[in-house]
Amino acid sequence: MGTTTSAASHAAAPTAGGTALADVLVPWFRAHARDLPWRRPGTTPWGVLVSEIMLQQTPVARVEEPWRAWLERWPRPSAMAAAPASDVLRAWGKLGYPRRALRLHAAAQAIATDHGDVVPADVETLESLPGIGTYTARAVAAFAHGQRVPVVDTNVRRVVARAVHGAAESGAAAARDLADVEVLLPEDEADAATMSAALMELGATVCVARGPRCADCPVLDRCAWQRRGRPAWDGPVRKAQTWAGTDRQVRGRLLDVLRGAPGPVVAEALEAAWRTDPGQRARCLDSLLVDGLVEQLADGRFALPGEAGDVG
DNA sequence: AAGGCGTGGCA
DNA sequence: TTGCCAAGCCT
Repeated sequence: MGTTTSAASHAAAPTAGGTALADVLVPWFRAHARDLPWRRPGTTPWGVLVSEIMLQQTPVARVEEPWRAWLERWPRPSAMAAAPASDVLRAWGKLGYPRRALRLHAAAQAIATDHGDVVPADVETLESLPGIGTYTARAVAAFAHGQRVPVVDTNVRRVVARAVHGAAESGAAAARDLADVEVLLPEDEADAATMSAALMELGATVCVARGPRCADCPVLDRCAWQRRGRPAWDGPVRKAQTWAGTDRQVRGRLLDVLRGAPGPVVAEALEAAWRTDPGQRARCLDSLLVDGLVEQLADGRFALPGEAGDVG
């Protein structure tokens, strides 16, 4: 049984023949964590929530500037709730997946009206808000409110797949993932949140998807994948996402026209955005209307939601 | 429960 | 160049 002199002396049971993963990763994180703006002292739970939404499927480097601008413009949920959705979508710019912006706007309205303008700390309550799922709810609970809950994203699943299960990749997300990570968390609340951040950081900077930098890994000597000789992934290969000519590309073009315009636009302006296939263009415009990302006015023109002052 | 949903950087 | 990928969510 390995006793330890680290701060995480009440960590989860050590693995056979060594200290717990947290005893290594928590100090490693304190020494090597990137200085990201939403990690700085004084970041509010609202700031953490905004960062988590922006970071969904989006690289850190692209999020830093928009995040700063958003928190300055809308420092509290009620501030964003008071803005029209069109302002939020324009501020979202080209971050991608604009439904995230729409859902964040709706979440801000729910927080402002139902939760006293305070970002909830309870995982279940967080998960009830639009755009907040399994990962984001726990990330906010842990990083904004210091709770001891497993935070499992793609980085954490990859680190656990390798270090614990000895597999090159993690495969599809499973219900088991939360329990897998929970047992790795130290008992201490603050240390547990740091451990979650450390697992994510390790996956983002060292134990990366392609070309892992094992020589720099703080847990190399206890990595099951390493121990097994780093076998190649033998599970199902994930399908490559297509792009050129897809509805996603067309929707992006249409929305880009509306973001760039000062107000409502005529139908011809949208037709010019995609002449390749008028049928596809019409179908995509319809799907944007269904999603609430676009509105059609009584005069036939199209606009971002709330732009004409008909909402909120 | 697979598949749809933006965008841009990098190897 | 082209394919892969980056702190998911929703249906």
